[in-house]
Amino acid sequence: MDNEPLINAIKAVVDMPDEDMAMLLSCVTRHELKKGDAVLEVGQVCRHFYFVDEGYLRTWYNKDGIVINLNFTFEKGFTSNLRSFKSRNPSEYTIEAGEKAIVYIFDWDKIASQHIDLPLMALFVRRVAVRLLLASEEHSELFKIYTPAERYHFIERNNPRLLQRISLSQLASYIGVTRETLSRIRSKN
Amino acid sequence: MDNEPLINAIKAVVDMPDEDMAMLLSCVTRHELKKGDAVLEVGQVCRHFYFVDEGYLRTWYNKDGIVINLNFTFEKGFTSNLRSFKSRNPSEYTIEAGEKAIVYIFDWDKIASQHIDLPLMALFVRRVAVRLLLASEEHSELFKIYTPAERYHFIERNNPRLLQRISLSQLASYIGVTRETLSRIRSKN
DNA sequence: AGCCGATTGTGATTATTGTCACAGGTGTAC
DNA sequence: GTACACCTGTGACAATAATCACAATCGGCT
Repeated sequence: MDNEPLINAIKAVVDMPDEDMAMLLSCVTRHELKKGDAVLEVGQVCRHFYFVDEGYLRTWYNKDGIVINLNFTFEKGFTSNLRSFKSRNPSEYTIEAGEKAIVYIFDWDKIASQHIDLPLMALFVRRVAVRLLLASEEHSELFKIYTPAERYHFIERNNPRLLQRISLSQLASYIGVTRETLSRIRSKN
Repeated sequence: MDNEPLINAIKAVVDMPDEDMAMLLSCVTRHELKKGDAVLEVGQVCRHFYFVDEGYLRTWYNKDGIVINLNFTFEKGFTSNLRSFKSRNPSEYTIEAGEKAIVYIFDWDKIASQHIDLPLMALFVRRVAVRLLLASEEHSELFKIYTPAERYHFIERNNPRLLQRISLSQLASYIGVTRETLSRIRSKN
């Protein structure tokens, strides 16, 4: 595998020796996705987590036929559906490529059954999980605390990459407004 | 300590032998709180997590002089500010007794420094943390997916205890509306 | 019971956001 | 280039929620 970015990202979470790294990598597969290809579909139980090497993954929810975006994960980021994984219930979300993408898929069950006795492996999995949950909590606080316009300006300041990479229409549901409202928020400079 | 409820709650998370339990309890202190007494104040770094034995804890945020309630934790529940704890940044939230309360405070640093080598202790801490984050995520989905009226009815069905214990005024900001709007939602039976 | 403060309900008005409709712009495939 | 699909901006109007004001109710407390 040509997987330098993956190895560096793993080491940034837990700096493990080559031996452990090799075992971890044996539970990972590389996938090239076209826009719209899903790594997790509604109704499936989530058994993996995902690392984005190129492109981005979009997590979305279908509410009465309307798409609501819950998350965008860009290069060097991890994502998953932890709730589905933990509860073993079917996912209510789809996770798919928002554009042409290269992702690495970690097989959680395989890691658990083969290597969870390795302390660094357990630590890695735990840290990724906590990161995902803290990131999710952060996004959710946008909704609990801020108005739509405040949410947009918060993203402008703290996550401008989103504005560069995601179309206004996609961003609107992530912020929790219609695309028209977001367009008007934006036009008031 | 007269701490049966505490011990039972711990065992419900991880059923540990008496030895481990004794070590864990050595990191816990019991506190009787009056309404309004805080266990975590804005500006402090969170170094504890809290178990509610009687009464309830309320987590709130001050936005331009307006109080926004983010969480209510009742009997047999755990709470904390995980973000502040993980990042070692000052808390933006206050956690205080919403009524006369008895809470047990877990000293996270003490557990980490003295007992984290015990697998069951590490497991306990991890499970509590994941529970808190999943609960927070669940609350946030209310905001991402539902309208104010739908949020109220969701709570009616899934968390009616809130409606019995929390005043309308306190509940309003938790649901993300003014107290007037919540009153009107409610009056439409 | 009667008082007092806190909480809740409700009307009138304003502000915000959603819905619908359509025009213009951009990029890609043929 | 042309056609077409997709995205963005904007106006008109409707729906929803916030704000302000005040009346009614509820809950301790003496």
